[in-house]
Amino acid sequence: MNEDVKDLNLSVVKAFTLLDAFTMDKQEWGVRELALKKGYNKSTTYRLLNTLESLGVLQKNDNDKYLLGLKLFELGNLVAIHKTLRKYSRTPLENIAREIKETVHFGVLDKNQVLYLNKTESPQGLKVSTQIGSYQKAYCTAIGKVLLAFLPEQKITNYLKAVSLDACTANTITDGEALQKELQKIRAQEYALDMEELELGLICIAMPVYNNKRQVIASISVSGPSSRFKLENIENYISIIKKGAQAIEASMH
Amino acid sequence: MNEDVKDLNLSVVKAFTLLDAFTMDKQEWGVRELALKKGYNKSTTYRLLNTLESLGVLQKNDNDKYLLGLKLFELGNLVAIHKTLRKYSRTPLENIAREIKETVHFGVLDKNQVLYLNKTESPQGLKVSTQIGSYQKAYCTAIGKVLLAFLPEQKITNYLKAVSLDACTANTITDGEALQKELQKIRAQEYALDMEELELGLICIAMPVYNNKRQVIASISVSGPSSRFKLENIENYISIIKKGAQAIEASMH
DNA sequence: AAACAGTGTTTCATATAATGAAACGTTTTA
DNA sequence: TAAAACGTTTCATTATATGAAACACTGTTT
Repeated sequence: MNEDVKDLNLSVVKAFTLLDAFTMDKQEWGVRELALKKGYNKSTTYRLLNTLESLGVLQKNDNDKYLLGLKLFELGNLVAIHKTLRKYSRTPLENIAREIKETVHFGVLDKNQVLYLNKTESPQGLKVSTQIGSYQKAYCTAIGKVLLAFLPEQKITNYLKAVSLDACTANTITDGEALQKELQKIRAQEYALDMEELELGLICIAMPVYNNKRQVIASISVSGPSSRFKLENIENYISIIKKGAQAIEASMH
Repeated sequence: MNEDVKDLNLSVVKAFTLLDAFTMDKQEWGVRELALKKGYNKSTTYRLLNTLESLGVLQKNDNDKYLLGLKLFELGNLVAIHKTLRKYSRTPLENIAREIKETVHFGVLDKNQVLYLNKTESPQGLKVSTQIGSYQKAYCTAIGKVLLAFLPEQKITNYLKAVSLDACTANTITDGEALQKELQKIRAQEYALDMEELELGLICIAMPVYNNKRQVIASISVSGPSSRFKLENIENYISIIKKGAQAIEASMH
């Protein structure tokens, strides 16, 4: 909305603002409700949606409601950045999931958040389910803490300045200095734990993935309910995840 | 450009027209070259690209060139339609690829073309490689012919009216009546062959995937070089593909 | 060292094209 | 039957996208 007054094309901004309303939780929108939600005029909204539909960016449901269209699927699959990472992470993630039988995630840091690039879901009924392409807070997830830990010091400082460490549960680290200490520990042990810091009952363990210059470029995490996730298994989990990380690293060299 | 004069928002149309220039073959664009390519004014192009960048739809390279951005990755992963199909096709496709050791594709019909929703690549060096989310002609691919064959008769007629059957190789079926006969044969035998009709040296075999109303909603194909693809194996391939198709069907019920 | 060709970027007067209140035509609900 | 919801169209208004030209910068060529 209130951008840097950078001479942007307002129609295009509006169009993508409308698209942002389409989420996992609300996949369909009618003209009026979307106009109301975004505070745009009915006519404007109608014409923008109409335009987006004619481009294949949206498509109409049976109910005359709009849905995200296949043009976005097409464009999304062309996004070059991280594409290689996604491709090479697939098999290793599946191997980890097969051994540990919990949901495995693969992500990178983008705009101070964790961006999930890939996943393999646990075969069990009770499991974590995250949307590929979605973002999550970095400071209270195992995967995010790994990615933060191996950032250059200046960038960690910037992160702490930019982000407010809100509590998600009673376990969330909400103090900057405490987080710094935690990151230091993670660098030393080369893995991170999330002990119900994002969500009660949810425990994760994450490890870094390196490029050939030994920079951390991504992270793998395993997530499961606290009822199944016993601390005595951690050593075992670590060696399995490590193997997966190395497989990804090898395929990129 | 010359749409149905449907009162579209031209800026939005232009924005997506610019995005269409980003393909697998050309992933980066500068302002001037893109303006030239699309016939837009430099300033207009500059501002549109700028707008798209500020939205995360594009991002800048080191060279000041633009690349498709993560916003599109995010949106692409939210496209609901066919998402279920993609999810449930993954494991069966991998099983087929493991047994046959050739590239396996999974697609649907969209706008008179085959839309590739998923794939598993052959482990062998010489292999077919298709872009997920990309489109291909239906009439000269095995997967496309299966999808056409099980369309309602009226829709087949419409297809033949709308599409011109251009020859891709000497084997391409370019005659409407001949294609009708071919589709009839495919319906009877429940599989389609592409005997180098799209590309010389490339042979494919495809079979339908049904929903619980016994309508064909998607198709699986196996593609390989004619040097490896022997006709005496077809019976074997068919039973393997069939098993995969049934696995997908079962998981959707 | 100077001129040149290539970028991306900014300016500003102009006219095009997006805008929104209101009216319209359907369908769904009361 | 009325009312309320929806998507859609109209049309005068003015806000906003436009493009030629100038600008700033970079790397290359003379």
